[in-house]
Amino acid sequence: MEPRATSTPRWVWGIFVFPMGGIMAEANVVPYEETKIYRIRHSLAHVMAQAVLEKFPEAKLAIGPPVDDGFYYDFDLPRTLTPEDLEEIEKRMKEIIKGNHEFTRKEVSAEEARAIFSDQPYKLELIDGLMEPDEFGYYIDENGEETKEPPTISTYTQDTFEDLCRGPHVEHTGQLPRTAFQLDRVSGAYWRGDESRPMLQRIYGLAFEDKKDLKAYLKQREEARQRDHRKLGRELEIFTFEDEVGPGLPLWLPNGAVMIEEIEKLAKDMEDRAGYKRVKTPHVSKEDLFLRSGHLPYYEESMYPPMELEGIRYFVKPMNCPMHHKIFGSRLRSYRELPLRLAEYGTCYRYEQSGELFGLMRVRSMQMNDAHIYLAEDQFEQEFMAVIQLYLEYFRIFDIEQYIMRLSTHHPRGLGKKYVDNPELWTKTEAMVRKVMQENDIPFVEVADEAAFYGPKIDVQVYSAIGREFTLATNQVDFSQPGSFDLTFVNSDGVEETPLCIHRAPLSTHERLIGFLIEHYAGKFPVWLSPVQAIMIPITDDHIPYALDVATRLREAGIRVEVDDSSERMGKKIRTAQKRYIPYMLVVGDQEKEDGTVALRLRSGDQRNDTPVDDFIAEAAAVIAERRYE
RNA sequence: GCCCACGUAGCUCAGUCGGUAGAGCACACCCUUGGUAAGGGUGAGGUCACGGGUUCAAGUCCCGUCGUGGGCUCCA
Repeated sequence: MEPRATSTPRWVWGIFVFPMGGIMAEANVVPYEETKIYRIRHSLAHVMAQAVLEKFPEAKLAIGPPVDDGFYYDFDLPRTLTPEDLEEIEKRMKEIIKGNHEFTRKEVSAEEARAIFSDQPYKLELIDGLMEPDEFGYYIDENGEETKEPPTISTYTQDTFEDLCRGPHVEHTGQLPRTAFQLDRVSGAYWRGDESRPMLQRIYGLAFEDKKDLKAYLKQREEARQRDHRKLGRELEIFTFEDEVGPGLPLWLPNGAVMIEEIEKLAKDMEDRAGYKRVKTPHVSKEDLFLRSGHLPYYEESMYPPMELEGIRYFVKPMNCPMHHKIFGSRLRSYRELPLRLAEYGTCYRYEQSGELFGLMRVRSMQMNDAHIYLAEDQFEQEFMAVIQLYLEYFRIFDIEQYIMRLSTHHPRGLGKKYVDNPELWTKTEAMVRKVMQENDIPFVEVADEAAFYGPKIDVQVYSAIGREFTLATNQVDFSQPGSFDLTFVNSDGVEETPLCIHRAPLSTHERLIGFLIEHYAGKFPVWLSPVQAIMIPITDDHIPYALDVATRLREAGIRVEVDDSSERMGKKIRTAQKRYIPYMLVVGDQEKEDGTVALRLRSGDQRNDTPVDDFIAEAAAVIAERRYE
């Protein structure tokens, strides 16, 4: 088997997760907050803040927590930081560390804290958050996290620097590794993550327990960049972006189109077996549809603006659901038809903010592996699980082992804004999903304030090569739209009932899935998904006719094959094919021509000479048909 | 959208103090007909992202626009 994306365990939201039987599970280990590396990173953030404050005495400090690979601290500074500033700050940090300054903790009252930080407006705001719960009963701690318990206010001091902080820290700066950290980059970040608040400057530092861990991390990061789908996508001619077309609007090249077609074939196979029916719907519709669906009130900022013709406003669809709802409602439905599963690879358009675009992973035009399942409430558990099982089957096919299922719930503060205003149904449907997941032993993490506007969902979170987190697949409950669309079915008592709806997209969008797969397989796709599956490499021009002959037989067997008839020598042809990660290289010369064989070279470098053409075809066809990874 | 950085040939990148552009790969043609990761030669290819400005002179300095990237916000 070829090497693929490494499956290293990692910290996510304070829990330690790792691949286990295809599912990320919570390990029985100490929480991040209690580890040595957490204290080191947290303490380094304080040391950095001291260095920054010495350099800019008028600096206003925000927050500075540890993260996955180090720490950051946000500052309001009189001017923009330069790379030279970072070097200087890092140098000063090393001096501070050498001083062996003790970290001392002090519990203080709110009044004392306000006095200590009287010239630090952000700290004063944090103290307010620690003291007084908001309207929903949450206190906000100094890392911006919500908590129900009123926290104890404490400060930590090292050398000349005192910071509002609950800790923990190392005992003294001498315990900080001077050679295992480095300031990494500076970026902008809104105060409190709120785009209406001031933009601060965030300095990120990398930090590990010792130097070799830092070096290993930097090396791994460099290797990850080699796997970046934006780089490989260009080199392997899968997609392109063109300025005149527009940002976030990918053009699929022939190789990418092959992959799309193979994925759709897979989806169709799976959905046929799972009882889905395929539908097709238009890309645009009248405004009325999206008013009724709730997209215009809740989602308009992500939609392309309307176009008006003959006094009627039309929108390009950001989701397929309203169209599918209209199909459900196009005639009277019986309970005998449920669950009714309508599937479509629908093309949607979302006006994502320009800064949010990211290669293929975040685009403005997308083809979704969408389906809407209409069902009675008592069918919910079974159907929701069937969808989860479908996900797991897909992940098995794609060798996806590193992911997290996330139950995304609403937050009371978003009711009537981000979320449909019906607290009872939120609570009820969230409990339903939680119960299904627990009863079926599917590990998940629960995160508030991440739901869709119409209901809770299970999101499957994955990571791009450079470590950015994305929702790949999603399985959503909708308790709102069926009612808005007056969707009903006649139950066994002859009474009309409103169905529930499940929105599901296990294969995400073509864009995000292929972007992810490029990185996941590092360009070495399974044979069935490879744009070119085999390449004929004639040793001299004399062997081209035989190569063409073999290619024809492969093509008749459904294998995508090319013939390299360039005037290069064989070594060069192999090198070129190797760089394209073509699974099968078939070298043919006098020997093979005479025997009716090929010299088979795999992209792993494995070599199988004298393979009869029929044997190769039989084997390759089986690998392709079974979608095996070889 | 916001903060910061970047934009030179299809790709990866040089280009000094401001003096009107270079390499490798890829591509085309010719020679070479070779047994498992780069054969040789010749050639074509650039309004230095776009638009202004400063200057005798701008790839180089300044401003704006567009695009890309690192983040923030947001998300399939």
